[in-house]
Formats: sequence, C-alpha cells, structure tokens
Amino acid sequence: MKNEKTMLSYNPNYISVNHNTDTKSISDFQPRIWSSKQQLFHLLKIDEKKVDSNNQSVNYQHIKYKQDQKICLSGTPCSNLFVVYSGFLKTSWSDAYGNEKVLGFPMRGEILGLDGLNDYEYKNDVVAISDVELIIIPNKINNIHDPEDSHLINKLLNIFSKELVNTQKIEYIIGSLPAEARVAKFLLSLGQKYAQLGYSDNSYNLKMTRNDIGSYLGLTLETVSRTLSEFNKAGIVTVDQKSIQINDLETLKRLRRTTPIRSRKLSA
Amino acid sequence: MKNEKTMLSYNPNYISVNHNTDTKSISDFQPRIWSSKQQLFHLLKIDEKKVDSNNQSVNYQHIKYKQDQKICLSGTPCSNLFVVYSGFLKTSWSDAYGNEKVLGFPMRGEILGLDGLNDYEYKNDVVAISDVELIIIPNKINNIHDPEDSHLINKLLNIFSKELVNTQKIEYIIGSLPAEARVAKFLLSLGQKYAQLGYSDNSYNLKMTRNDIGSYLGLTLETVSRTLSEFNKAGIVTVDQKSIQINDLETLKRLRRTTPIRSRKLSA
DNA sequence: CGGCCCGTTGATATGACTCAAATAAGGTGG
DNA sequence: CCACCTTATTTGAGTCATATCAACGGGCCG
Repeated sequence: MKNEKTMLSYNPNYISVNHNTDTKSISDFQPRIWSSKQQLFHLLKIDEKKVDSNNQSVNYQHIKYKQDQKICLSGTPCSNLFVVYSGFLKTSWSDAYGNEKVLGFPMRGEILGLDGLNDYEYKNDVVAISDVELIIIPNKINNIHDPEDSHLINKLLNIFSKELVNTQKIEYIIGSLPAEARVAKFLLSLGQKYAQLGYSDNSYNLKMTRNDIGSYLGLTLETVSRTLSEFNKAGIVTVDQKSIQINDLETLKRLRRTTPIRSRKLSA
Repeated sequence: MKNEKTMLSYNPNYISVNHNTDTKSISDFQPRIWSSKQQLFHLLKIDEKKVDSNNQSVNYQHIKYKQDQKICLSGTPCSNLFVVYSGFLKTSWSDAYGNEKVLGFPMRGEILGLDGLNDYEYKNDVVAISDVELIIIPNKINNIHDPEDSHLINKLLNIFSKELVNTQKIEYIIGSLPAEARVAKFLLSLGQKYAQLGYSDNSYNLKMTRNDIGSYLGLTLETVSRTLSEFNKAGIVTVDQKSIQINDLETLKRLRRTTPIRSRKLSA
C-alpha cells in the first residue's frame, strides 16, 4: 500500500507526478492546471450554445492522484464534486463488517461525489486504479441564485437521473441474469464507454482485477475467471489476462437468460 | 385488468373516486384538491424556515389513481414529477423481452419520475398497488431562474443523492447477501418506512405479492415464500399471508452472511 | 530469492431455481 | 348467495448454477 492522500489531507500545493510517463521515479513541481468553464462543460457534454461566453473568469482547478490512492472515503465531509479528466477509478461501498461492494468504474467525463449531496458526507469510497486527473467543482451548489450556475445545476439533474437509471439497470443485471450474461453485459458496457472516448469498443485492456469485476457483478472472482475462459474457448472473446478482444459482438449481446455457452459447446 | 389511465390520457377534469370508502359503487364528482407550496415542502421535509411565506399563490394539484392503474409508462414523455400523498405504489423496469424487475415500493412523501429527468422520457413503469393520491409537480425545472424554486431544486438534489445511495445499497443486498438476509433486510426497511409515517414498525401488512418481493430482491417467489415460512417457524416473524409481525428484531438485523436459520434450528 | 497478489483450474458442496401439485383467497356472474 | 374461475401462496422433490475450498503458476517487488 502506497502513501494515501485522502480528500481531507488535500493540499493545493501538493507535488504531482506526471502521469504520462511510466518512470515512476520522476516527480517534479508542476504549475497548477485549470480548466475554463467552457472546457468543463464540454467534458460534461453541456450544450455550449447555452453557455454565456462572458464571465469566463471562473476556472476549475485540476488535481492529480497516483494509482491506488484513495480519493474519497465514506463518511468524510463532501466539499467537492469531481469530474474525471483522465484515468480510471473504482467506486465502492463497505458495510459495517468490512465487506466491499464495487459500484462502478468511472472514466473520463464522469462525475464523482454525487453520493455526498444528501447530508454532505460521502457514502462511497473512490480509489484511483490508474494515475488520474480530476477537475474540482467546489460544492457551493446550495447557492444557485447565480444564473451562471444554472446550466451546471440543470446538467447535474440530468446526470443524476442518468446515474439512477443506470444503477437500476445494474440492479437488474445482478438480480436477474446468470453469470455469463452478467459478464457479457459488463464487457459490452466497457466497450461502449471506451468507444465514447474515441477508443476501440472491441479491443481494450481491463484496468480492474477479477475480484473487482466479481464484486461489481455479484459473482466470485472464480466465476468471472471461468466465464471469461469459456468465452475465450468458444472464440467469442479473446482473453489474455487484462487484454480483451471481442470477436463476436452479436453472440455476446444475445446472451441473457438462455442456455449457457457450456451446453452449446457440448451440443456442437 | 381494470381500465387503465396512463399519464398520457390524464385529463385535469377527470372524475375521481373517493378512496376512503370501500363501497366501490359510489363515485362522485369531487372538487379538485390542491396543496400549497408549504404543504408540499412539509411532505418533502424541506426546512420550512427557508421557505418565503409570501408568494403562496403557487399551488400544486392532486391527482388520484385507483388500485392497479398505471401512472407512468416507460418511454412516455416526462412532463411531471409526482410526490406521493397517500397510498402505495410499485416501480419497475422491463427489458426488451418483457422481463420485469421491480425497483421499489414508494410510499407517502416519496418522489416519482426522477428517472425521466435525463432525456425527459420516463424509464420506469409505475403502478398503484392501492388507491393512491399524488401531488403533481409540473416539470418546468429547466427554468430555475425563479428564486422561488431554488429550495425545491436544492431538495431535489438531496433526494436524488439519497435515492442513488439507496439504490446502491439494494445493489449490494441483491448481489452479496443470501436469500434469508435479503428478505430480512426487506422486512426491516419496510418497517422503517412505516415508522416514519407514524405506523408501527414491527406490525404491518404487505401491499405487494411474493412475486413482487422476489423480483425486487432478485429471488423467485417460492424462495420468498419459503424464507418467510422459515422465519415464521423459527418464531422470528409471525407471517400470515400479507400480515407481518416482527417478533425478534435483533435476530432479523443480525442475519447477513452467516449460517442460515435452518442450521441453527437443527442445532437447537 | 522469497513473499505477495493475481489469475486459472479442478473437485465438491449447497443454496436457490425449476417443475409440479395442492390449497387458499378474491372477484365475477348467474 | 353460491359456483366458478383466476390469481396468489405454500410445500415438496429434484436439478443446476454458482460458491467454496484447494492447489498451482506467473509476475512483481522488496
């Protein structure tokens, strides 16, 4: 476990590591990076026509975290929202007995911290599973009399609604689908997210462990591993450790309640 | 199946049936009922000190639905939010193949329609499982420049956050807990909701079927029935059809990943 | 080199599903 | 008011999918 910098110990003058280089020994001072409101809105896909071009003085600060650093901890005060600028993260939830349930794997353009907007205490844990760069949205959302903020608030309602429906879909996947379909839907949804960022939707690297995938899907890591191996043997997906190559998108999409791959292999 | 009145066919001059009488043959014109902003805010637990007492001219219309009527349909335009004034409902989600997944059982004080605030199309189905009365919040949320609405918008963000976290908890329950613990948590959470409305938290009637409970918890109706029977035999809960009486709250709370009741009964 | 984490695979156990039948409850029409 | 039909619920027997337990190999790091 590396040194952990949580929300609470956040220091605006922290020393950040250039996340574009793999040589982890190099660490140097960087000028603090800022995004304009326009850049932020573009990342959040807020219609730019709506945004007043005047009053562009408001800028949003960036913050970098290294792999395995904790970003939010359940129970700590929620003073910011974050928008993912780059990198990959994992959100999770732990019950009183320490059992962890992975809730999602946020990527560029997604928002962190919505779980804290009820009583202004984060409910989720957030961990960087790669080096990440976030944009800080200071949580002065209570004060929405400033019409400048109205676009952001409206977008926040949209995002909330989308997140809610998405969580409901996952509820359905976990509660109603067999292991094969769950893993299939997971691979497909990851592909979609990569596609939105301009990457390939059928060839990518998993950033998370089998254990994380299992926790996310309500399965054990062994079942995830076995299911991936089945897909690999059946030729639907080429799996090599973290590397995923989807060969037969249609079969993967078709998997739901029907006969498992295993029986199909036997009959073939 | 009774005649179904959906959102789309909503007529402001509809004839409502008095839901307080059991004599179903009596139906009569009623004056339309309205709630003041203050009444609505009280129902939503919005701090009343914050609410300006002037401009009380804005009122919110009520609408009544009879048992089994559909209130929202997935895919229809979202023009309103609703706040439950009385009665019991069921929200669900159906995939392309008609498989229904129950998402929740809203009661008095809860909000309906948040699923429609992304692209202004409802994503959930909502059905009345008793006669219900709802308060309509017209969806002009885009226009938040009116400071009168700012309290509502802020509360909406709080509610959204709470809903999101609650859905995440259910995700954990479905994905990680055995059947007994799922049913136990369901009974406990229902009790809590009843308690908040001023009813008993350990003695109540289920409004939904075993099938609905099963769908909600990711179980079959048989498993729900068996689990309730086990609780009944073990004396933890007295179950008689829809009637629930929780006798041993502590044991119910303690149920999670540990040995099932069955083994405990054998060892006793 | 040794320890740790991650992933794979096998053998076995078991919890929950499926299929099936019987009972109970509720609503409808004669 | 009763007969009938439909829906909801209970319970049993058997099966299956997934969890559990366990062993092994590989990569990474100290």
